[in-house]
Amino acid sequence: MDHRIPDASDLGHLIRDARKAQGLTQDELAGMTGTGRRFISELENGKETSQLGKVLLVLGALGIALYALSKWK
Amino acid sequence: MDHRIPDASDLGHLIRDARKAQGLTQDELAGMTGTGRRFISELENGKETSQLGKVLLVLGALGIALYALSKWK
DNA sequence: AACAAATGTTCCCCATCGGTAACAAAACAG
DNA sequence: CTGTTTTGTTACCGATGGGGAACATTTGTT
Repeated sequence: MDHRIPDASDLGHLIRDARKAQGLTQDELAGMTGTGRRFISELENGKETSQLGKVLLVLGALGIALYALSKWK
Repeated sequence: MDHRIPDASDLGHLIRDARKAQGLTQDELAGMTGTGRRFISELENGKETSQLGKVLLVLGALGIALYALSKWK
């Protein structure tokens, strides 16, 4: 299924749902992505200042692909 | 058109292309999003540590919608 | 080639990210 | 209800994001 991501909290919810659907704890996801449990917790709660690269790492680890829809290219 | 965004540099290229297609300078885009020209420059060049919220602001200003494609929900 | 505009890059510097660890509060299982 | 697991939150702290401004470099125009 695909979800529009207008802001950080939408992404957070999506990540939380995907993680739970795969039976992972925040700790495990943090370990898989070389981040910390705190980062995952804050990300899932919609923190605006999470760093892009780490966010993409987490998405990748969860098998979530990101798409940009633009009229320009 | 839609583009897969596997990492920060892909997003950077996409943003640059969209900005140019709309005839905007980095300075103008920075102004529209309340960021700085330096932020835009680094973002377009694929900086991994750009902050999520500001990135989403820039995408919004350019009329680019983000979608997450997951098998889990 | 010459001038202008746009972008890249550096410096100064304050604010804050995020790792680890510890504790509190929730959510669950039996 | 009780013990356990998971998650939220805080403190500590080294590292760095990013704003503004100045300068260097590239790109574009004529």
